[in-house]
Amino acid sequence: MSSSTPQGARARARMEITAAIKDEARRQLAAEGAAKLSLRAVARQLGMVSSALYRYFPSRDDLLTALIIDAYDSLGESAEAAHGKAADAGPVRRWTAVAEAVRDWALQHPHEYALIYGSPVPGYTAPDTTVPAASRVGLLFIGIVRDAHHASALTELAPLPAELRAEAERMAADLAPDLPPATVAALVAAWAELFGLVGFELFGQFHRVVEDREPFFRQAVTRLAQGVGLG
Amino acid sequence: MSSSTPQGARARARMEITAAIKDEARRQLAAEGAAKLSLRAVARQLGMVSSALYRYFPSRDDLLTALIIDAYDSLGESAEAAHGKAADAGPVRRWTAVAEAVRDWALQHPHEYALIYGSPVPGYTAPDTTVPAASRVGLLFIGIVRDAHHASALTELAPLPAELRAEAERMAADLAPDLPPATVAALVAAWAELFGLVGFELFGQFHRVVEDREPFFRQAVTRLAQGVGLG
DNA sequence: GTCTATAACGAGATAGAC
DNA sequence: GTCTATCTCGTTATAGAC
Repeated sequence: MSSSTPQGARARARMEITAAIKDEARRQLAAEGAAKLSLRAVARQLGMVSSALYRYFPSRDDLLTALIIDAYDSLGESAEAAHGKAADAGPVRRWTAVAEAVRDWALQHPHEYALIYGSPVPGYTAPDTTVPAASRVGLLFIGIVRDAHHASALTELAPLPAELRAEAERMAADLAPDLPPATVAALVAAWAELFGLVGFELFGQFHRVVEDREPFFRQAVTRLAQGVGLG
Repeated sequence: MSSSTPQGARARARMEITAAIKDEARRQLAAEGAAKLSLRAVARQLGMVSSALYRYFPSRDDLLTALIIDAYDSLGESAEAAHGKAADAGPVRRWTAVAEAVRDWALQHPHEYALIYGSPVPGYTAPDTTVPAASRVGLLFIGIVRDAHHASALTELAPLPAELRAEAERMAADLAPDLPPATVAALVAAWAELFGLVGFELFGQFHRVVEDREPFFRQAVTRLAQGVGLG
């Protein structure tokens, strides 16, 4: 507390070590998977002793949570950047720009993708602090559809079956009160379906089924956009 | 070879022990995840010694492969049974029957679902022997669309973009030469998208987003069916 | 031939004493 | 923070029971 420089240096050192821990943890994620992520191994690789890590992350689960939030944020940032570049284009172009950014990010960060959209890690449940980062891609899609709606560029969807009406209205009230419930329901479905396409490619289900995946993906997400009433 | 009974008894014992090993392995799968599946722990739980397991599975990976094939077959059987019950119905009804069977099976077997459709197990790559079992659900969908096509009950889809034409023709030649390439491409996409819906529900992405999931899913898969030209 | 048990390897994780 | 003793793991070689 005597001068500001040591404090700043201290804070910077803390951030640097925190970053080094997460980098090493991501390396282990790629090599062994999230289930085997071990604070001890991270510490060993960094030349630290395991107990020292607890000053940065109070538990293995907290480290996992930080990695998950980082992954969602990295994906969200990529998607937002791609969306920004297409901001002046039509809604379908904006939609596919975000979708392709998601796919590109997933192909470049397969292990982090597996961490956030793959099988849950046994014994770990994500806290609510992951929600804002996890929502970023979805919010982009909502924004695109909302803009189209306010520009009267949205195709009206078929009326909802009675059994879904209440739930669709609840979802709309929660996510986008200015959009028709049928549109919101279709949007949430398209959101999940997009990650089905990405996951199948990444996790090997398209092996020997889809070879030329980029045009296949582009066409599929274009049709997803049409399914929610765009274009 | 002296009499048939001892041979039958031996074979039966072998099958029973094989089944017991897989059952115990599935229990571990649920508790610890596929990455931590351990031959020794399985043997211990069964009161055997670890080396004895090698009479039944030549390696840990072979045990994993057996579990994967079993899971695909269990899912495929459920889907085929549901499809059989809807055999007389229209194509959309048959489609949703299969899709709902997939979802039901996934909800009842979450860990086996994670094994086959979740993140890949680090250090393991599935051999080609898993392909037939893995194809069963897809083949059902192809059959449904093919029947609709031959009954002239298929809506024609929009023409394919030029960049996708060659790949769609290749996929069609591989999977269903009697179907239009655009339909095959849409079918493969819908197949992946279906598992996106199921995976999002199972892996927690719908947490606080979709609450009443059954009607939501039904509506979504109905729209997937329409997307490939059914109904 | 078919199976199980013992023992061991090399590697890695872990708990506790210091 | 370090060291050590003791665990785990997959896998193999070998010996013997049925």
